Amino acid sequence: MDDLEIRKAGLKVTLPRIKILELLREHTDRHLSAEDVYKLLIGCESDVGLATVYRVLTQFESAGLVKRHNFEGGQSVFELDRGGHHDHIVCLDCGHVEEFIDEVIEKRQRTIVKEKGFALEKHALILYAHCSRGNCPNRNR
Amino acid sequence: MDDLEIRKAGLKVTLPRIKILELLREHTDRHLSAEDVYKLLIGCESDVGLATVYRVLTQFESAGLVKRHNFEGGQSVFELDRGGHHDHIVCLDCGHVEEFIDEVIEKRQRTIVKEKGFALEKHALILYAHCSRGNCPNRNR
DNA sequence: TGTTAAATGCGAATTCTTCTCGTTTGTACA
DNA sequence: TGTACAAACGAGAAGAATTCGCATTTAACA
Repeated sequence: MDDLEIRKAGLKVTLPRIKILELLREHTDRHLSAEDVYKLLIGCESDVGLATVYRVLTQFESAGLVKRHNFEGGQSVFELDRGGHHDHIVCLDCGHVEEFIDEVIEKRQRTIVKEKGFALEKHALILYAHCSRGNCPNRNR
Repeated sequence: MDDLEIRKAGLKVTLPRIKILELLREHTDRHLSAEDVYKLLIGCESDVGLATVYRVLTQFESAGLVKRHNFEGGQSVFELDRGGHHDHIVCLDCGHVEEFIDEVIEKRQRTIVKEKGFALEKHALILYAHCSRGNCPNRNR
């Protein structure tokens, strides 16, 4: 149940929070922007303000429930954090997101950083590509 | 000379453009935001407007003279494009930027994308780390 | 069920970036 | 070398994404 995760994060279990978590669970193929979440909420009775959406997403991020990514396009997008790091392939046409993790790349990164005398904190690897799904072409995100 | 590159890009050779190109040449250790460029220009007599800085940087980008990156922090940063792709290590403390290119990683990326049935267009790999330069700690960008 | 701190919604404020428009300035060509 | 004209400029308004401030509502827990 959603309640538990929110409670575990030390947050009150409120309708906006439950709804937002629910939405993120339903949309795993395409990461959602705050605006996206807001619009989806409007479309389903719940009357949640945009400021609340931003607030909740940011809190969820701090709590480790969601991850924020800065793909191209200026606005942040969010995805459920189901633990475990992964990188992304993003379709430039339809916004479809595919996850992947590659140990060869991960290892090389650590090596490179160490060689340069840095201490790796985190990384962002995004492959921008064109996917080949039937419903894709031109459905510009 | 700066003039040539600007001219070759099909742009008029104006003072703002010359100055901005000059600045980018002088700051290769740390990518500059439009704001950074604007402030540096103020600090050296030239009276260039912020709008012009954005305009010129965007034009330079289209012309292939500079590259725009979206590191963390919300604002775009720019670097001279000396041809040849590379990825970045960014110091979270001082903003220092180190470039690198790793063929192992490049190759793996192509393989992964192909396996998933995508056509790779471009990618962004940024390693966020802590550097160990003397003047670094806490000089929060 | 009442109290209280936390959360919400709204609109105003910020921040980064782009646009508009009247003025200035390279550039080509006489 | 002067002139005409499109291109470029500066300043401030406008726009997009995000955050803030505050009065009101609500979940939590006694």
